[in-house]
Amino acid sequence: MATVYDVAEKAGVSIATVSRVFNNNTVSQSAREKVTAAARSLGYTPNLAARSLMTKRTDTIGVVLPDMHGEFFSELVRGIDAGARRLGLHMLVSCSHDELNEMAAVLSAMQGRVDGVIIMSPLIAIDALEPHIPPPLPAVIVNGSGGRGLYPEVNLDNRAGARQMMAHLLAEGHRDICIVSGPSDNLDAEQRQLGCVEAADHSDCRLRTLAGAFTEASGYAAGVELLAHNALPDAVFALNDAMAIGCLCALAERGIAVPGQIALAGFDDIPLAQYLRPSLTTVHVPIADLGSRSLQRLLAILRPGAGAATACDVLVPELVIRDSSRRACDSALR
Amino acid sequence: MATVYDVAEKAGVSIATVSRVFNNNTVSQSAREKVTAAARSLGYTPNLAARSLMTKRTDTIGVVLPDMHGEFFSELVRGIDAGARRLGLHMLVSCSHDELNEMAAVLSAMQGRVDGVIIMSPLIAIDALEPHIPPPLPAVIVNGSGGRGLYPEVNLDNRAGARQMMAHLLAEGHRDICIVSGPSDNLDAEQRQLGCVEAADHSDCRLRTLAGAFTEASGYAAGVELLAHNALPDAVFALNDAMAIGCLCALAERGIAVPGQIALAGFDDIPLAQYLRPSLTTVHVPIADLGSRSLQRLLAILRPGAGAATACDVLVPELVIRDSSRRACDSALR
DNA sequence: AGCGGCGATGTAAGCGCTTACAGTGTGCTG
DNA sequence: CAGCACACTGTAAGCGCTTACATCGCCGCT
Repeated sequence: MATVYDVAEKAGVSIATVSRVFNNNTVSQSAREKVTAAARSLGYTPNLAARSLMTKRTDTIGVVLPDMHGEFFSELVRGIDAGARRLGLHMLVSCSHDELNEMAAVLSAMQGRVDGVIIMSPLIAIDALEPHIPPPLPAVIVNGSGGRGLYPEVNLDNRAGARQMMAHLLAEGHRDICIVSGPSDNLDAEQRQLGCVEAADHSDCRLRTLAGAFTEASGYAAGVELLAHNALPDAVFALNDAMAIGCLCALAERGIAVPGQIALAGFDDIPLAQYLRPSLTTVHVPIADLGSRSLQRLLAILRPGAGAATACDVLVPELVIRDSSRRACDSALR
Repeated sequence: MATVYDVAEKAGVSIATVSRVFNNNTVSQSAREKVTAAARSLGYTPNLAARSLMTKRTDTIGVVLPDMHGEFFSELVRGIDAGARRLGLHMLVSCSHDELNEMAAVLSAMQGRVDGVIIMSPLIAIDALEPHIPPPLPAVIVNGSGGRGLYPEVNLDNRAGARQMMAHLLAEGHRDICIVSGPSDNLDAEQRQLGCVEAADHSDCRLRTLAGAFTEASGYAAGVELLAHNALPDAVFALNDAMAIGCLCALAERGIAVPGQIALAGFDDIPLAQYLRPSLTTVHVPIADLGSRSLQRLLAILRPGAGAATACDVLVPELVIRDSSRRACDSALR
């Protein structure tokens, strides 16, 4: 690998001039040209380790994710990446951390490799996590409700989303609603469930819960269990779309008409929700926005004054009403 | 930030000893303990930039991806990450590069930040890309058919997968088959289509093609177009599952029974393919394997002799027959 | 007692870069 | 024509680390 010395020698200048060329500092036009030519002919690229040893910057941000189901994960990363690339930042990604110790290990391994981190941890309570974030490391927490305020957070208002959906189901006349819950330790799931309970408490509605795990398979299992009972509910609200799909499958297998006999709703609005038969009523979660927003927050720490910090860091999801929850007579179905 | 000097002073040893403790070299038990204690009390973490300046290693591998649809992307990354973490490697991810220049820029920016890269580029022909990979950078190419052999490749045998599906459809008695193709510049799509054509050529089957773009929406559009013609085909083979879902939606809307009136097949076997009604016949693509396999290949370059290079770097997908392609009378459907 | 060998430690060089500081030449002004 | 500002360039220090090499005891051996 060529170094500044090689380039300097070939261009007939000093290493300082070479460095200056690559850092857009004041250099005469002729020197700049000589250096550029020499660098190209030698295939020179600045050694970034050496550079960040001097500058104390890495121009890299870390992204720490749990092991997630596809759609969500990739959308979030896409949202972050889009912003990062525009700013010339790199993205160090680490996933599959359901566990506190592993998370702490990842975080300390990122130390010195990144200028800051974006942490998403729906399974681990933030107040437990915070002590494990190395103090000098700027961090933003995505969708991890309720830290001690040590780190900025960007949250999705899961509760509001769930309440909206419940309001919709109630408005459609459903009074016996069954929730398919998420994993017990998942914060999103918890919030969504809370929203449901709140909404139900303010109504004359009966609310039951079936255990789920945010997977298609668990939704299917919940659907099967539902059918084992005598009395079907009016509506099923699966706390994410994957489970709604699994549940729909179970219902369809037994010939239960959706929404004819039973209404169904999901949460997330994954791309294909609208292509299901019946199309799935759900709550739209702007995942990529969550990513780009958290990057903005992080940048506000890293480059103070480079732009106002976003005022709002709670994103409110939006109800998307499709066929699966409509009153039976409303639309032409199959 | 504490440095080796701080730790050395506090522990009453030299910086070399401190360094040796952190690199598992020969150090007396007592010295090790003193250093560890001092390091902990100072919150010392080795500066990785300085380390890699000396060692010429970054313990990081780069992953360069196109802008992809969710499932595939995250699965691949998961496959890579799983292996990387076991080996103590980090993962620098960059996505959204449909374009050669941008890709070249990303690659050169990764130079010096990573020990090697895994490149996935279904849109860009590898022989066009190869000159843009900085020569000293070890690279493995995933699923980019036909480079000049400069870089190891890990490929998915898309052609074989498509042939298998065609054989299945023919065996089911379908003689008028319609393909919904992928984006015209996508190499996976190209290979899949090629497999179809090959299979059709060896049969008495009529093959038509409808343009698609690997998205649900394009599948839906293809379905609508299909219905605009008088003669429906016996079977529709969408070259990925997302399009199959879109197409299924269009068919269902018009009351066309699948597989009763028309058989349907996809490609990829995304998780929810089995939860559709009818469950979707498709070709299972082991995406995560593709990721971990490519990591293995890369490691074989980076740490020669650390383990035998995998013999085979072509993964053959597997036909998964479900309801959507069965003969109408075969199974109990709705 | 003296010596080779060995394990633990220290010293110092240097990885490739940025940047403070000093130096050089140019074109002004007084 | 001296002197000075100014734009450019070079010299050299040092970022925090690893590691070759030298050093130093210490053990067991002859």
